[in-house]
Amino acid sequence: MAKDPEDTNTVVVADDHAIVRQGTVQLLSQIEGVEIVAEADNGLTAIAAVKKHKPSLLMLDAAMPMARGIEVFSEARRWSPETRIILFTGFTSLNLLSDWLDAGVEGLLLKSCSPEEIKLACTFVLNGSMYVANAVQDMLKESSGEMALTAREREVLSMIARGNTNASIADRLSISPKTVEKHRASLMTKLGVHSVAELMVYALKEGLLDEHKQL
Amino acid sequence: MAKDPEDTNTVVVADDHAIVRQGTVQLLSQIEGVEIVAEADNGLTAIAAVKKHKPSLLMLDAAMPMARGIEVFSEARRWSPETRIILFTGFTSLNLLSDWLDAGVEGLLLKSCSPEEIKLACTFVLNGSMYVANAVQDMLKESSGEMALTAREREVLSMIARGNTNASIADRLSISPKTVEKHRASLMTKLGVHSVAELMVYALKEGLLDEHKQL
DNA sequence: TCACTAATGGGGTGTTTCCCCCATAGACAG
DNA sequence: CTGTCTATGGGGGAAACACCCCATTAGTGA
Repeated sequence: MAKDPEDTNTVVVADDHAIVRQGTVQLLSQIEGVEIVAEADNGLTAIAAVKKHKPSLLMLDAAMPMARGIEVFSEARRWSPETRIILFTGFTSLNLLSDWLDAGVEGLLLKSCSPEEIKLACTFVLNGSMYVANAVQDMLKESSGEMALTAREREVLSMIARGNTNASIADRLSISPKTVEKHRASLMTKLGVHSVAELMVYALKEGLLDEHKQL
Repeated sequence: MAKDPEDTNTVVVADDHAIVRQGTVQLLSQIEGVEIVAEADNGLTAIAAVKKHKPSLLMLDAAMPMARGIEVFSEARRWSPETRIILFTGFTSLNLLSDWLDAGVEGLLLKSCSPEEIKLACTFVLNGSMYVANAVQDMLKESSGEMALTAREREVLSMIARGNTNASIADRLSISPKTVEKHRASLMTKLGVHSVAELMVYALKEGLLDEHKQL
């Protein structure tokens, strides 16, 4: 829990874009009782800052050098479980956003949110509530229960993206090439495409590939 | 030309992220003689603002809704040729950046640039110089003269990404399937990949596809 | 002019994918 | 306990692709 219920709320702002940090810091400072105790411009310093300050709130950008957002997230949780975390991302892929919700962030904001909504979200989260940006809620409602790839399908997808053939994927997963073929077919059906090229375009846009996702 | 050489420099800030706009406005206001005359949160209002104010400087984000950066750029040039334009982007693909330089922007800044560099760049550009972020200059130096796809290759690449087969590409371009095959081979050789999947991953990351590029 | 490259076109061969058909075992929900 | 879903496996055939060889034309720059 945050140190003093109504007194000071300490905040760490992590974003690799100085201009965004500046805007965020300025904005959050307007909330009463908020004190920015540290800023971080990459994943590692973000983790270090959380470890050191154990802030009430971590304002976290998903895409940072040195350590990806998800790594910062789990390290922050580990070293400071009391710290509430708002993900503040410019990436609007539904898959990524639901992944973050599943991961258990207390807040989910888009870079395109209005300053008012950002302040509101911080207030909410600092008071123990959860806040998901309206835009995100709308997106989730719209396409709820569309596809949802299985774990195996994602695995195959990422190996396809690395240039593996069905045969070599089958080899590495120790399954039959026929099964790989089946997974590939399911992927294309689910995503509504008919070629590897389209498959990749869709997968990359939607952040379905671990290595490229802004998580 | 800007209205008064040493007097006031009018600036329009275009970025769909309110937090970035806020940070930018605050930063630029610190430069003496700078007056922010308008902000825009999408491409169309950006164009309208330039048309109306004919500012000394347009601070332009590449990725905006309604009209892409390149469209805003050309419209701005058309309606206010005197306006100097700084591209301020979070996208760091070399291909995109050189495209912008070719297009003729007066300044090229990354979102990750320090506030100091951003101020410096604005001052330079407002004084009639050109400014390219150090980070970008380094990137350009590093990989100067690497690949460079031909126009035809790009064309074929984008059709592959849309799911076209060699045959249908040949049809649309009115060339032989064999020639398409040759272009495809050249693409893969140049990009150092061996499958359509890798080709797409590379192409999308590098912004080689018109439809997906953040230009 | 000579060399280089882009763009065009082709032959041939083997690999890979795409799309049908089919089945079984386990898990989980109603 | 009876579906449904996931993951597994397979046959077969048509289409597409990858990779090797080759050549001609036009344009560019040394």
